[in-house]
Amino acid sequence: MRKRETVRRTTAKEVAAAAGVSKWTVIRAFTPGSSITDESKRRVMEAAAALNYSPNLLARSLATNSTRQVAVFVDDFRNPQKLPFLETLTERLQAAGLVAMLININNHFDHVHALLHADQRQVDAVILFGTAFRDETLTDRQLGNGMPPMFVLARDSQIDGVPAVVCDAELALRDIVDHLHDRGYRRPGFMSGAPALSTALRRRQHFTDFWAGKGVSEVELLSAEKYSAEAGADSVRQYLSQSTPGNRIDVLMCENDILALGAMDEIRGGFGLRVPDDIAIVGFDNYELSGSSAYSLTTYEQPRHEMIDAIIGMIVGSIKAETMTLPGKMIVRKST
Amino acid sequence: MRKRETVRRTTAKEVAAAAGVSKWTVIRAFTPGSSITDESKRRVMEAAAALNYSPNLLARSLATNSTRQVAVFVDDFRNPQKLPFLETLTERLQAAGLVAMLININNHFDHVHALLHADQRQVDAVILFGTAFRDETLTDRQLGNGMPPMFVLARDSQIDGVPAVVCDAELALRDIVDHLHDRGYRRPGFMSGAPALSTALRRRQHFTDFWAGKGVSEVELLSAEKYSAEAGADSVRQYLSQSTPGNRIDVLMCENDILALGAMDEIRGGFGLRVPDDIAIVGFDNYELSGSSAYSLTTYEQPRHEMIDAIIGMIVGSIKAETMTLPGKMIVRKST
DNA sequence: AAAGCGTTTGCTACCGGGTGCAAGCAGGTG
DNA sequence: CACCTGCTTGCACCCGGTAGCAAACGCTTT
Repeated sequence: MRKRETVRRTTAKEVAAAAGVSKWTVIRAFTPGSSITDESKRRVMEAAAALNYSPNLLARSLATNSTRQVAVFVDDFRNPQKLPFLETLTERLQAAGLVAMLININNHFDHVHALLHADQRQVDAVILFGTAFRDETLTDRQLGNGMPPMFVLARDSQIDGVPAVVCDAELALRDIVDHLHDRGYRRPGFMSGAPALSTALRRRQHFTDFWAGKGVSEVELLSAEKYSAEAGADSVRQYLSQSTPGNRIDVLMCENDILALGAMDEIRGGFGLRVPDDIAIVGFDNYELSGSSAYSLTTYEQPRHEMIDAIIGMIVGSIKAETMTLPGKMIVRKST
Repeated sequence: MRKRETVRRTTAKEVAAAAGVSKWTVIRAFTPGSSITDESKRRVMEAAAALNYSPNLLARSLATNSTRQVAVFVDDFRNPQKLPFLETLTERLQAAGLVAMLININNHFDHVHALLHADQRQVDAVILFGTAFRDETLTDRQLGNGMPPMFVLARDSQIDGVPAVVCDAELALRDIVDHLHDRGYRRPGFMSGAPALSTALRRRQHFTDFWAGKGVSEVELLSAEKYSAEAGADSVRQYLSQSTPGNRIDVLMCENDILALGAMDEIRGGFGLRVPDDIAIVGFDNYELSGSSAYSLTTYEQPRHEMIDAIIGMIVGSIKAETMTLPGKMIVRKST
């Protein structure tokens, strides 16, 4: 790794010498609200501009014990939904004077590693962005001293003292089931991607509960290996090939849009069935392509901006840090 | 912003006190290859484990003048292709002991801002990941003292001393045009998204050049407002509605898959035409859904892993830092 | 037992800023 | 003109590590 020796930045001391003041006066010129005369400030700023000086945030972080860096853990880059979330998240963080450290959680770099690393880098907070972890793992870590405050985004948190910001799943599934019931569907199926995740379980549970509330007690459960279009296609293929036309579900809700798009492809391309006439489809997340005329998928949109504003509010302390559940909105299209 | 005062991390000095040695011995225990007896090391490690100590990377960075942080600039989160690139990039960076600082370049936070910020944070390098910038802007900055080394990923660089890693556009377009010509297409069109970008211009130029080489001098040029499915659809709608069936292009190459998918939707859904029978379509980037049976888009895949390994090699210095052009591969599907 | 040598350990100085206190300085007051 | 008050400025010390030198140590050699 190349060090940056060759291109040393100018320091406050150098600016001080140039401006004929002490380095503390230079620092005061760059610290809003500190006591300094306009004259001194002007001279410092002039010298600073001439020398191209700007404060070293590393040194500042060390001294103030605050880096204004936030680690963002992500583990499922297959879900295109991550991208708009990352966009909004980085934008809002930057607007709040923070910056995101993007950490990829994978087999070589698990949550414990990542958390330790983030801690060593003194981040001000950690956002677990929809990552799949076993709560126990992190609870142990939590007990160690000095871990940075953690927040869970777009997933439930069962960890004590770790708040989450999620889309209201109960409301969402109620809206969805109401809609499907209104449209006359009566033989529902639900495809989940990662049955071990509490968020997944919750969505499925609400789905079956609301159908039960409408007198439909049987919900066909499909499961995909992971969250990808192929996995969704595989799962639906398996179901369709071992069921008879007369006895099939008339609507399939998938845990997210990627599964739904894959499933829809397979239903149409692989089996020659029509959507929504033979089987209707519902997804979750309103991914960009879901609105295209090729799919026109009915789905549910998470309140992205509100969720992200909430989590940043918690981080900067303007919002009391406890789990928040925000309402999203239903997007009805031609697939139902 | 909450400071981390309440949860102070243990320091080397504290561990030293617990282990009955000086703080430098503690540091040596954590510095591979430094001279220390097994016995001292064992005692230090024991004390460190008991106190849950790990070195403060912030302090280390300040002292060594190397943060092992790499700023990654991204400006177009609409392109789903960014996601797999970000995945591979973060994974490889982490494997090399580096970490990514993700910076969103937008109207409120432009390249100059971002570069200044990255510099203040003392990053070891900056990766401009496919961002659209005017070369002049950065050249000016470049002249300021002490800027971190910059590298351009997936886009050309005209800036002096700033190497780029790109997919070989000439090779790609040659392969694509060869393929289309083989298939018998003779009336090609090209849809670009951002005509101001040199990368875009280059692809279009190669496309028309290779057709010219095959005796086809007329290439219809479409342009979309931006890189999105809707923009692709809009662009093709405009073209189709003002052209007569007999006189139309028989194949449309789009600058990337997102445009291609939007265009395909509009061609089929909006105009009732068949792909590839009426108009064939080619994209660029092999985005996940492009392979789905609904689209089955012929496209070209950039050598993502190789590109990222190359840029990281340049950053850590194992590869000589000069612009590299790597070959990708053609993915032929049913849309041609 | 003293000298010689390599390893281990401690120390000073330093990275580039921030904090809180005390000295310096101005202006207003009696 | 001395005195008080309040703002500005300088200073010692600190944040938690790293670098390089010098002292201390253990061991062999003569």
